Amino acid sequence: MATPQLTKNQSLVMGALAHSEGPMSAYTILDKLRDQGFRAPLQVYRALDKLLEYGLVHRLESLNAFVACTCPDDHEHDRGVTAFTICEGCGQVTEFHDEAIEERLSTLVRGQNFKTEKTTIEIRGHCSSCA
Amino acid sequence: MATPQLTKNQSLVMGALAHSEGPMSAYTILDKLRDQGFRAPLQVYRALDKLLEYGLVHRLESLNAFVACTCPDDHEHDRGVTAFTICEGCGQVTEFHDEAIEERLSTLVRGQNFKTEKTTIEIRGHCSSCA
DNA sequence: GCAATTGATGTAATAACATTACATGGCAAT
DNA sequence: ATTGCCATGTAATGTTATTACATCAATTGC
Repeated sequence: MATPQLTKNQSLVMGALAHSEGPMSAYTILDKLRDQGFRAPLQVYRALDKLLEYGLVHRLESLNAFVACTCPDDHEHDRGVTAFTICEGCGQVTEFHDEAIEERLSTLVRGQNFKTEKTTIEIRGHCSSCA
Repeated sequence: MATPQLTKNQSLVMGALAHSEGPMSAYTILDKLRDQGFRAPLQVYRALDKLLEYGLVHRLESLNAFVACTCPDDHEHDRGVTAFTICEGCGQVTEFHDEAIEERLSTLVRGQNFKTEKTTIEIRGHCSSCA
């Protein structure tokens, strides 16, 4: 699916995430956008739902937080599995992709006759600066 | 670390999870244990913290829920990465381990000079029965 | 024996994250 | 102009997790 033009709220949330150093919770985003007229969590969650759907944003399950996708290229075709390292020290999040892992997981779940819809890979630890 | 004798609350929580079909949220566990004297979430969370530490229980980040570990053998030595398939249809959770993925992830994060402490792999989708 | 320490527990309150329900407004297609 | 669709606004509520503080029991060292 081609990414459609973002609505006002979607653009504001996308902008907040894109300019952020690291991940933000929905409520942190809400606070950042109070000055632009945001009043309720739902405004943020609705925008996030769409941005997730378009692949412009990722949800970090282990943090209950969201980050802008850092893929340089287009988000339109399926990017396969996305994985993250998350530093407990500085909060830095690094997104990466790997075909080998993708294929290995694919093989393993096929053995269960399991049909994958979404894969979460999150590695918590310490980055080189915070070791 | 050897698993110590479980306390009363830890045993009750462990029992609830072990006898459950699938994952349970902390509050669901609380409700199950009201008759045994549980009154507050903290009683559950404290027990879960210890059970997670001992490796007897896993936390499913994408569900905010907990499952008993299904490894048949001892939990005492490091089991490496644990991964799960989670069926959206029936809620069934299957735990699995794979050395190849472990090694590949290890290689990838070493390239970032990242020191892994905990790895989360959760695959949401549909199991063979619910496809 | 007995203070000091440690770890488990109990209770209440609150914080943090997410959704449901319902009403409104804009805009395109017919 | 009516209909349908989608984005939005607002309030209330539901769900998950933590902080703060008090108590109790077992152990250790003196």
